Formats: sequence, C-alpha cells, structure tokens
Amino acid sequence: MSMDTNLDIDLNINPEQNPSKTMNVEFEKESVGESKSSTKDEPVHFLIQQLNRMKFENKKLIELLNILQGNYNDLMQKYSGDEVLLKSRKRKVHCTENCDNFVEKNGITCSCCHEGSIGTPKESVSNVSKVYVRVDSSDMSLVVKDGYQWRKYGQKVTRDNPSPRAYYKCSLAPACPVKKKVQKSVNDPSVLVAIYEGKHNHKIPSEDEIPIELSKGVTEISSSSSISISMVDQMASTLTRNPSFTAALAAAITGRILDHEIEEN
DNA sequence: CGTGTTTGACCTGCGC
DNA sequence: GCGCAGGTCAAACACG
Repeated sequence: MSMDTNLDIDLNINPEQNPSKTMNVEFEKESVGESKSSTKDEPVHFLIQQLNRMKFENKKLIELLNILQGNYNDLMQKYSGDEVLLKSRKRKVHCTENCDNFVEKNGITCSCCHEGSIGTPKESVSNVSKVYVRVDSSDMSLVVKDGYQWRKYGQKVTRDNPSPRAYYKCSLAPACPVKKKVQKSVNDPSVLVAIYEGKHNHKIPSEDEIPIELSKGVTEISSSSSISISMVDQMASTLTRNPSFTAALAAAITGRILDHEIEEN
C-alpha cells in the first residue's frame, strides 16, 4: 500500500456555489498580486498564515498515518497466528474469521454472511469487524471501551484459548442487534481481541465518550484479506462525507470571511 | 430497588 | 446419531 496519497481533502459541501474554489482563486491573486494597502493585507496575511498552518497540520497528519500504517502492518503479521484459534473443527465461523472473501470496506461484508447460509439462520449478520486493543496484561477485565454501552450476557472458556471469552450485547438502544465477543489474544495477553457483529441501529455516542485507547491505538482488521484502498483515502473519504465535520468547517471558514468583511466595512 | 454481572444449564450446529 | 464445543438464557447475586 503506497502512502503517497494526497491527503488534501475536498471540503466543498456546496458544489453549486463552490466557495472553496473561489477562495483558492482569491488566494492565488493575493499571493502573487500587488499589495493594495497595508490594512487590507492584514486579513490576507492572516489567511495565508492559516493556510500554512493547515498545510503543516496536513503534513503532520500524513506522518501520523504513516506511523499508524506501520503499526497496522506489524499487527497483521503478529496476530496472524491468532487465526489458528479460529479454525475450530466445530461451528463454522463468520467470514471475518476464516473466509478469504471477507472484505470490510464501507460497511460491506462478504456475501456468505448476508445469505445466512451459516451461523444462526434467524438473524442475518449485516456487519462483522475485528478490533485489537492493547491493554494492561494484568488487567483481567475483558472490557473494550469503545464509547458504546454493553451488557454482558455470558462468558465461556474456549478450547483454543485459556482466557475466557466474554459475550456482550449493545445496551445503548433496546433493540440494537449488535453483539461483541471479547477475548484475550492467545499469543499476547496484553491484547484484547474484540469481534463486533451487526450494525448499530442508533446514533453513535458522542466522541467525548470514546476513550483515547480507541482513538489512537486501535487497529481495525478485516482478517485474511488485503485492503485494496489506502487508509488515507478511507479516512479522507470518511471525513469529507461526515456532514457535521464539513458543516463545522464550512461554518468556521465562512465565519472568518464574514468577520473580515465586517472589519473592512 | 434497579441495573449489571456471574455462572451453570441448555440449545444448536458441525464433524465423525 | 452422538459427542463436542460455541453461543445463549435466566436465576442468583452484587452493588450503588
């Protein structure tokens, strides 16, 4: 996976008016054009400063993504051994665990999960993902803080792993079908393996509730499949498709512009 | 008293 | 069909 992907995000949320484009034109004009007056230059300089700052942050983000990518590759190598535990001779497991067809991309999972051909035929699994979380190895609690509220409904010691597996249901919404299984990695007791099944039918809890460990240290892995699009593209795409993010950014930018116009008038 | 956890019993699917 | 093992249920229990 190449990391030379441009992280410049098209934040245009209104294609008809396309304010970002007009802003760029103005930037180019101002940056190469003649200075009009010192007072009028101030907002321009301010905006250029802002632009440089954003470029700097952009660069930092790319560096961060490179680090994350490295960690991701390390984890993929390190925990590929965990697949052994999933090849039980008993119940077939969902494609997350042993199906080569499994690709989780934008919420799309392999068809064998949707068909209900395996597993419980009563409910179809709409989405399955696997998450590794590094915790204190002395921590015996099988808790993955992911911002959602979970109710434990069972615990079982499995054959291939001395660590018990805990079963949770999402209790944030009464009818939410999402379940998760949490078990320590057989190779590394300091790593919890959480398998999420299903899709939340309620809104995601506020970001404040999402702990640091998930926001910075978790790698989500769709096992045994190569990820065909880069993480950078995914993240950029996620951000640009997030209405609240683009709206907040647009509000901030337009707010700045309006402030300067008012100052000039 | 309400809510969440624990844990043994039970159910279900798969391999032999 | 049987046995094994994963998954779920529900009564008992703990805690605030």
